[in-house]
Amino acid sequence: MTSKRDQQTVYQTVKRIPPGCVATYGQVADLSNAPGRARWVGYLLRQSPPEEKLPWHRVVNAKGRISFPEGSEKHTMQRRLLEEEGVVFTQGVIDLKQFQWIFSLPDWLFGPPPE
DNA sequence: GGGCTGACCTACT
DNA sequence: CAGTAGGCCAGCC
Repeated sequence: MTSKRDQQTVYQTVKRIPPGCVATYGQVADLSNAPGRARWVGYLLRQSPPEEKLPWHRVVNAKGRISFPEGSEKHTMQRRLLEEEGVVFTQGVIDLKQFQWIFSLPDWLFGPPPE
């Protein structure tokens, strides 16, 4: 299903990713109570209006790689934004072991307000 | 309704 | 570890 509420849930999840961390598309889909819809998450981020102010750059694919072709405008921008937050790229790949966001209830409850 | 596309994922070579 | 194949699901002709 594709209700507006589902979209908002995904947006909220992305907003909950703390700076200096990354999450995978599948992970976002999972946390948004939408398992198996990783591609749909990607679609939403592509469609997301700037006024939502989503930290879309903190979302990468399961291999820890940016999902844009290397050398493209978007790729370069995303990488720069992440590096500014302290995320380190080694051979163009993020070490998910080190930087992947681990969901925790305290973060969810006491983290920065999503709206 | 049918067929193609994609900011994906997993498993298997 | 790199490359491939198949599966997946929502959107858009």
